[in-house]
Amino acid sequence: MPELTSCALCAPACCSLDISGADQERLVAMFKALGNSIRFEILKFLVTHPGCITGDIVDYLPIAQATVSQHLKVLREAGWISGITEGPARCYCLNAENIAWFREQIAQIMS
Amino acid sequence: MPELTSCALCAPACCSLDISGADQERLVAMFKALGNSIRFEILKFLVTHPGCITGDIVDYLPIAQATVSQHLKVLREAGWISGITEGPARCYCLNAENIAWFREQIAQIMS
DNA sequence: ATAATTTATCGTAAAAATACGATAATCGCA
DNA sequence: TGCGATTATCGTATTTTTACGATAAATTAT
Repeated sequence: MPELTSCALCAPACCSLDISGADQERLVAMFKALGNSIRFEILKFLVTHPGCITGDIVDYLPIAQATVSQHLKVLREAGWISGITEGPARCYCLNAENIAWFREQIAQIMS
Repeated sequence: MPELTSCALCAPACCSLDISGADQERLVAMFKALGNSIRFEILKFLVTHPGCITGDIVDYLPIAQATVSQHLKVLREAGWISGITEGPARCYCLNAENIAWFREQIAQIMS
C-alpha cells in the first residue's frame, strides 16, 4: 500500500474494524437483510410481537403471503430471526445471539 | 391488531424499537448502503485510512473509477462517510456523528 | 487561456432483488 | 385416509442495482 494523501480535517485512524472472510460476509448479509423497508418492518413487528407466526405477519403487511415467506427466509438466513416449527405453523422470534454479535462488530467502527 | 399466537420458546417482548417515518427510512438506507461487499470494503479502508482521496480507493479496489464514485455517493448519501473537497480531489473520512446515531438505534433491538 | 489531474455523471448492458399467483409440501385432526 | 390450515417453493414479470466506458465538470498549475 503506497502512502496516501490525507486532509487535515479528518480524525486520525482510531481503530481497525478487524473483520474479514466469512465473518465479513456474514456481517454484510445482515446489513443487506435489513436494508429493505419490508424486512425492517418485519423485524420491528417481531420486537413487539415475539413468538408470532407467519400468518400474523402476513395479516399485518400489505403484501402477498409468498413474498412475506421470502422475506422471512432472508431474515432467517441472515441470522436476525429464528423460526420454530409449531404444528403446521412457524413461530418467529429474534435471534438474540446473532443480534448481539452484530452489535459487537459495529462497535468496532469509530467507537 | 388482533391477539397473536405465541410459542413458549420465545422470550417476551423486551423493547419497542421505537423508530418510524423519516428516521426509519434513514436507518434502512444505512443498512442498505453497507449491505454490499464493495461498499463495506470501502468503509473498512476508510477506518484505517482516514483522509484518503477517491483515487486511493480506486487504486485499492479492482473496479472502475466510475463504479467507485457511485459507491462513494451511496455511502455519502446514507451518511456513513463525508467527502471534503480539496482542490480537484475529494478527501474522505467516516461520519462519526451518523455512525454514533446508527449504533444508538440498533442498541434498541434486544438490548 | 491551456493543459493536466481528479472526480462526477451519462447512457446502457447485465445481474440481482422483489413481487405475485399457482401449486406443492407439511402437520394436526376428524 | 383425507381434509383444513399453514407455510414454502416454483415460474415469471417487473424493478432495481451494479458495472463499465465515454465524457463532462471542476480545480490547479503552467
